[in-house]
Amino acid sequence: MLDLGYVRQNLELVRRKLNDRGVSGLLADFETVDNERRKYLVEAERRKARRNQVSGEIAVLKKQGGDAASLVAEMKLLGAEIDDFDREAAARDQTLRAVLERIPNLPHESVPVGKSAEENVEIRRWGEPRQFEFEPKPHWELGPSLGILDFDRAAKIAGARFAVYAGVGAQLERALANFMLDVHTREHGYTEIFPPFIVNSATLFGTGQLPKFKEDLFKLEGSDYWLIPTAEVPLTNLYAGEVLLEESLPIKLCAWTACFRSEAGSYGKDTRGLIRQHQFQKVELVKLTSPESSYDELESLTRDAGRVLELLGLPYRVVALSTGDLGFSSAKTYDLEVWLPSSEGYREISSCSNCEAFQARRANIRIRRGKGGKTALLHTLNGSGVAIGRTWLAIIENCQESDGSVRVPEVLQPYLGGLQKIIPQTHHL
RNA sequence: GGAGGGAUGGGUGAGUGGUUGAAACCGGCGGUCUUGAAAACCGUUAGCCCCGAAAGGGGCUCGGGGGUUCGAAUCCCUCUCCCUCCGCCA
Repeated sequence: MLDLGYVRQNLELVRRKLNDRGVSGLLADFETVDNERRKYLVEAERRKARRNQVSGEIAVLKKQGGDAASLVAEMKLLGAEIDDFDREAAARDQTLRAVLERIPNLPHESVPVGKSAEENVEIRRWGEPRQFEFEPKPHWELGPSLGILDFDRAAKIAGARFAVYAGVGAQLERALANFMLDVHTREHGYTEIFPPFIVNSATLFGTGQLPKFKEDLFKLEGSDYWLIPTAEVPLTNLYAGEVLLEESLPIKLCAWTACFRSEAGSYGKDTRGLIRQHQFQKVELVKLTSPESSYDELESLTRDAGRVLELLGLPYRVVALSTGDLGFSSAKTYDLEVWLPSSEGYREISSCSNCEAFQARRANIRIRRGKGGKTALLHTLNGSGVAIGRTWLAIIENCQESDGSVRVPEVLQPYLGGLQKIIPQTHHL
């Protein structure tokens, strides 16, 4: 959420920046409503001041045994006026809030201006896509033929966009989770958290998923419980409503969770394989930082995520999202894209964002700064470190051999009991 | 699921209709003292919103929402969360 005062004072700048994001019209009657709101507020507050003053006089009068009847009568009338003005002001206030809550974050000045993902800018590459001396298979063929992945039975018990991992397939999923958590906690200094996978709507408001994107979420019937679409939601909101000491920053958290997304509106997109699922697992990185350091922290967070892919030997590139491709809460985002032979291209496997104070304002997360002890909003960042399902399939595809087996990256072997090669499984799947 | 008890500022915790935005203590900050520190003592210390160029003034906020009243931290309704006991349960 943007600051009301900031929007008021920088209306044209805000409009222009939103326009860069492809958003327009949201602030059409902002000025009118804002002025009306203040007009009614002033009228109400002037009368409240009078009422407070007279209430004191009534108290004194009564204590002295005097007659306050005429004053009480006057206050009764005044009270009715206050109600009227309060109602008018509140209506405008609600309108403004509704607008503010739905305005996306403003892009940072370093974000490339563009309409869509087409205008994202490649920042760097790591690794060389492998040249296959045979026709590589996509993971949705390799997985089932190895007996480690089953979409048909998943569809039977749940539906489309679900997967069942079996045997070494299930173990690989678990190995990746442990491996990634170990890298981030032991090498990068993140604190491991295991949060609830279910949160309430206030929490989803805090990180910006609500109220605008509820159709992307799964809601539990008859409750205010929602399945988390990413661990960013519980992790960032861990400190909602709190005032933290500035010395305690940066706070660096990581968590392995399942993530649940309705994927409404993605019909026909990535229907094959593991790329787009209703449930997937992810290790998430979240940082709470001072406003001054958040862009440095974004760089290191992006490197922390990339390190996972480098250790696994998976070629990837980093792209800076253009203004038109930015997520709702983000001021700047780097995507990590891993090389996938089945796509003959790079596909998103991590998204690292600096949300500046956008989420902190919604969730009311502050720090106490300096000696005077003034509070200020901190900055929040998040990034996948990284998506496990997509890593799973990237390994299957990139490390496949001509005989249909898959070479296990060295760093993962200790997590798989020393397994070096995945060969067709003989269990019942 | 049943019965009861709670929620107050950065923290602990007083306060049951009228100068209480809130005692006291702890913590923080500034100062006195000290070579320095500690101790002691003195002072200071909530957030948001509105008017104003500023100085300053005003409003709102005691878990959330609604109500009673001239006036609510205090009374009523409701929701949420926490605690205790009983029941059930991985």
